[in-house]
Amino acid sequence: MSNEIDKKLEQKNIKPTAMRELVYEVLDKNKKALSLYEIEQQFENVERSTIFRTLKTFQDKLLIHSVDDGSGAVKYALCDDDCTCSLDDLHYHFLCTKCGQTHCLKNMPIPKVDLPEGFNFENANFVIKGTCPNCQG
Amino acid sequence: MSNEIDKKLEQKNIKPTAMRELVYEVLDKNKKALSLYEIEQQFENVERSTIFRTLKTFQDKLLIHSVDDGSGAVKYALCDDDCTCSLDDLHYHFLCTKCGQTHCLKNMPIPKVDLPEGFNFENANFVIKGTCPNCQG
DNA sequence: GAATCACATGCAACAGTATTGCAAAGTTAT
DNA sequence: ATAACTTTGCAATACTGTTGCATGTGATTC
Ligand SMILES: [Mn+2]
Ligand SMILES: [Mn+2]
Ligand SMILES: [Zn+2]
Ligand SMILES: [Zn+2]
Repeated sequence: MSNEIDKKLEQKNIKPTAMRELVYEVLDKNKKALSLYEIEQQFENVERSTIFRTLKTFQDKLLIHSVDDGSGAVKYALCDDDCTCSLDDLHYHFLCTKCGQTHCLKNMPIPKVDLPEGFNFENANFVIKGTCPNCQG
Repeated sequence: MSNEIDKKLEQKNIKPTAMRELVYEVLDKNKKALSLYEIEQQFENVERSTIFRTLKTFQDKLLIHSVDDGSGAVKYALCDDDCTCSLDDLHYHFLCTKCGQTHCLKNMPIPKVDLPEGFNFENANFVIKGTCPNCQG
């Protein structure tokens, strides 16, 4: 049926199941990062823990990445096809303080940062807050 | 008694109380950002909610700022004397993945970022993760 | 095809952090 | 001293994330 989606899942070594197809679909059609709760809301009767574990699988297999935008809930977004979740794939994220939506700014890679002596860079989470295009007065 | 501390509090229009002096002292002597729980641990019998409200007051009065470093708990650190918690005072933060300590990199102001059309910069939270000077193998 | 196995799901319970209502205690003003 | 206001302590709750365990489902082996 949803052969497109199954292909995406299998590309990342994820066995396609009904649940996984559904969660993938939600992440794909919303073009922003979504929290566990927000994903749950888009279904009628789907178990939170199942979605949770689905997201965990997706993240382990590098199909999605997560952002902690400071809103209280971690949000998840699809990676690009060629993403390996390495340092080169890190990008800015934007949290709109009006509508609460979180956007991946995938074309804005985060820059190298010169740290003080003794600090070693491994990873980064750069979140910018403000108003998004939909919320301009 | 702790006239030094009282002065700091009064400078920011915070009425000095015993609790507030104690919480200030903990934040001052630890040179890093601390979570509510970490602060609580440094006392014998102090109410979490009281510390919580103390931190809220401190933050409202611009005596401290908070960092969401993705560790699960928000952390708090003293501002510099001349800090007004405006854009110019924003700085990078560093979370050590080994010891879990969070450092203010106060001499590293976060740069202006060119956002795509329609996005409006209001605030930012830039967290770098890695190993800190104390944890180098 | 039946037995076996690995994995996925559903349900319920729990953990960690943050937050609030309310009454008691303390402080300041009249 | 009384009243008004603020701070604190205690208990309860909300919210997000996480896990144990039983059940279901589909693939594999015999
Ligand atoms: Mn992203
Ligand atoms: Mn800081
Ligand atoms: Zn918005
Ligand atoms: Zn460290």
